[in-house]
Amino acid sequence: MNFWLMKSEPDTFSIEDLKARPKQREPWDGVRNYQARNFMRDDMKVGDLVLFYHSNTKPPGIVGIAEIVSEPYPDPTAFDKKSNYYDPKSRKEQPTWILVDVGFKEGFKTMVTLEMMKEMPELQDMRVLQRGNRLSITPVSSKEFKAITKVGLS
DNA sequence: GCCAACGTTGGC
DNA sequence: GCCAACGTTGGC
Repeated sequence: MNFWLMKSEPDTFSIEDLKARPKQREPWDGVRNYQARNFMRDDMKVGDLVLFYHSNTKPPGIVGIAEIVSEPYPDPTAFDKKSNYYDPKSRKEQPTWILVDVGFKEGFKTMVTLEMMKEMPELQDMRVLQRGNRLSITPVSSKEFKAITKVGLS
C-alpha cells in the first residue's frame, strides 16, 4: 500500500465537504499538472491512504485521512466548457487529465500544521516541506504517515 | 498583498 | 530547442 499527501484549498473543497458528501467520496478533479496526474494514473491503488492537506489557510496543515476509492478515469471537468478546469486540448478519445475518487476516512483531533511538521525530525525529507514545492499530490513514506497520524489522532 | 519557485507558452 | 514572458501556487 502507498501513502499520499493531497492538497486542497478548503474554500474550494475541504475535508468537511468530503465528509458531508452523501457517500463521503468525491472525484479529485481539476488537477492540471502532469506529475500529479501521473501519480493518480500510474501509482495510486484502491485502498491507498491519503493525508488531506488544507492549503492557503491560516494555518496550513493536515486535517485528516482519506482513502483512494476508485481506479483512475478521465476527469470530466476537462471536457466541460463551463468548468474552470476546462481544457480544450484534451480530447475524449485521448483524455489528457485523469483522476481518482477520494473517500473520507477520519478527521484529525489535532490539526498537524505545517509549522508542527517542520519541527518533526521524522519529516525532514518530506516533499511538501521542501523549498518551493508546489505539487498538489506527493508520495508519503509509511514512516512519515505514521508520525503524522500519531500526532493528528491523539 | 508580496513574492519566490515553478510550470507552461510561444516567438525565434 | 532555447529562453523570456507570463500565470499560478501557496507560505508568509
